[in-house]
Amino acid sequence: MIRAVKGTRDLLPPSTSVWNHVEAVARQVFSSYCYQEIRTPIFEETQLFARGVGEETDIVTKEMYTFEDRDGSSLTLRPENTASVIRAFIEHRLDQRPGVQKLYYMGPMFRRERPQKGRYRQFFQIGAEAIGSESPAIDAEVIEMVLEILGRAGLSGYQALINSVGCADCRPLFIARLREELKDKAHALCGDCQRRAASNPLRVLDCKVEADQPIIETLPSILDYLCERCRPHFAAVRQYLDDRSIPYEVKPRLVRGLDYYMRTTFEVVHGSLGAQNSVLGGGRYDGLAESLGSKIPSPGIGFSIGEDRLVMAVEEGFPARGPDLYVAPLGEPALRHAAVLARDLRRQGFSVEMAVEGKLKRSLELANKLGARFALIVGDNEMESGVYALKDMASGDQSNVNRAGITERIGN
RNA sequence: GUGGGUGUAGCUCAGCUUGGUAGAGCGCCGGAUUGUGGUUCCGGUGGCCGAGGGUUCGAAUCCCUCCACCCACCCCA
Repeated sequence: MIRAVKGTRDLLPPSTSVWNHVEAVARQVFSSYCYQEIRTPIFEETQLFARGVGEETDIVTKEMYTFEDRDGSSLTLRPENTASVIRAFIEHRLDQRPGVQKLYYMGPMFRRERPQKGRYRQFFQIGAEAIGSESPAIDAEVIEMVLEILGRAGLSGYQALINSVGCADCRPLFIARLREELKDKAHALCGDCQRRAASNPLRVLDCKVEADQPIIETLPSILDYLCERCRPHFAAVRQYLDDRSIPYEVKPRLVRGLDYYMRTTFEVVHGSLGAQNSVLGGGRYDGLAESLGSKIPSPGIGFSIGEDRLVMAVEEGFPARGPDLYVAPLGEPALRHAAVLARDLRRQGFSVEMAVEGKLKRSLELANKLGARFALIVGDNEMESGVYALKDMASGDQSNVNRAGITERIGN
């Protein structure tokens, strides 16, 4: 048997209705914030991600699906979409368009990791980028917007975490300080942290090992090292969030794994997701455009929702919806009559299923299993009189209604 | 890349310790009901027991190898 390849999966009904719901909500919210959709290619030149995401990141060093094209060029399935969006922004001179460029996207990304709960090799992200301003007001608006999506998608019980990771001026100073502290303290930490202390000291701050926490508490906070530009920026973001009464927690130890993040970073976590508890991550990336070859500075901020994870968290308790009406014709003449009737009702916007074979008993059985709200019986009597038997499947009540009566009853 | 867990019917699982050639519930199909679903009752469909090898008169069960899936680490959405 041929199966879906490791880390990929088929999304089947009824789950796909949840996916559609999440995507529809996102599009509505994006639209209300005047974000417009951008669709970039699924694969790009490998260099784009190597330079955009960061040569030393895990994504680039061990997780990319990279292959050689027939002409020898190196291509890569996108592991994330921000680099592509910035590439398109530069390529098409979107900086020449008026105002902040507000773009959103949704679609599959690819990373070759070991799959586990909430992690797949092909996974889906819904994201947005606001490019062209470094105003903290944009940061707050972006965070507000993404929380709006989560709420309207039906997610509750989540926690928003924010932080500032500084900029090219202040972060190096902090990292230097951190390295110094770790020289004395690293030996008491877990094995992973000892390794991180050398390779990526910021990661030590994010360690989840319980025994390490007392020591990690004593390490310096990046917030104490923010420079004269970053500190007021972060304060303003917080002020704007407070103005909106948006609940969040400042987590100075929140670090992100992609090189391009600077200043504001944020994340939303949810309890029902297993070890991969992050539903979305995002942040500011003011230097990214330049590092991808833009001659003009194009500061930006964006986020990406892990759609697989959001769907997982929202799916339970999502109501299954059956057809509005199940039409059960009795015999061939009735079927022809019922088919026209079904078409007209569908044109009116109702979801209508019609039995194309089988006895009445069987049809009602199916109407019940499919969760139809009403069943309509169309037989010789009904065709002759124009009065149909309409059955409320929940109560079992059956009434005789004419053609207009059908619309009226199922329309409520 | 590393560690742990699990593989038996479409699904959830029992059986494995103490080898004797497969079970339950749910689902699906049909009947009780010639134009009336849900509850109930009756019947039926359905599995080379993950794959290969070994031990044995005999293996779902014991041993070995492999594979797949899941969870976790790393890291991230």
